[in-house]
Amino acid sequence: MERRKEECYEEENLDYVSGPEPLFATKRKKNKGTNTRRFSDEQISLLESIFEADSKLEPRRKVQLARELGLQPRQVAIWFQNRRARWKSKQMERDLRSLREDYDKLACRFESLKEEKQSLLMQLQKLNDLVGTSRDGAPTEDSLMNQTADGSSYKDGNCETTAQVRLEEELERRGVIDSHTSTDVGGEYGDERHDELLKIGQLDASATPQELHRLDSGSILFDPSRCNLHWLNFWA
DNA sequence: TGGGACCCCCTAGTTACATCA
DNA sequence: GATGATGTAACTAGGGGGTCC
Repeated sequence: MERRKEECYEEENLDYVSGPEPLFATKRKKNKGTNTRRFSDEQISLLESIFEADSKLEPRRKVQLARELGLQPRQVAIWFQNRRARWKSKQMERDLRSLREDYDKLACRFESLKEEKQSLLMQLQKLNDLVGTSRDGAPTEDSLMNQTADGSSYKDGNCETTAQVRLEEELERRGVIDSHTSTDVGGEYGDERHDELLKIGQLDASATPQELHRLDSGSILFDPSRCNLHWLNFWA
């Protein structure tokens, strides 16, 4: 390690800060008895205004500023070093506060999504119960699927579309589904609905935000326009 | 052209002192 | 007046980049 001028001064127990125009005491022991003097308001004010414009000093500017302030260039350099350290410390506090706020918002959002998920699961359970109880007396989905409009039964399920409509009508009559959202009869999303429902079944209340986001980001589960009868068919 | 010496500057952490509640 | 907390000028250690020989 190279020896700096300051170290040479320190070995002689001299205050290297003291130059041709010493501001403070000229000679002193290292640290012990340091003549620590706060800079004046005018000095601080000028230093602050320059720091605001640029947190680092050109060597020439440093000498010029030191002359203006009646300080040693090293004092100006040290002030800027300390000022940068203070700024960084404050900045870290600000960043920490900002991150904490973001975290709180996310945690809040997570809780609300968790509640929404629970609510949806309860709705699903109700739908399942309704479909299940319809087997006791009321026409079941199977029976609806196997009946024609005039009451005769389908032997081989060839009239699937008609049966589908009738099932929708039956569920609509019970207030289970909204007819405006049950237009997708083609089975386009059948497989993915099934997958999504399987996912729902696998997730519990301890699901992580990432897991919820994975489901949500597909825009399938919570998209009302795609909430159709096939969605129910796979659950039943 | 590589390398050592020197200088200057930086950051991060520490020390000593002044100030204030 | 004593004392602990806080702010800050000055310091140390370690490292990087530039220049000179």
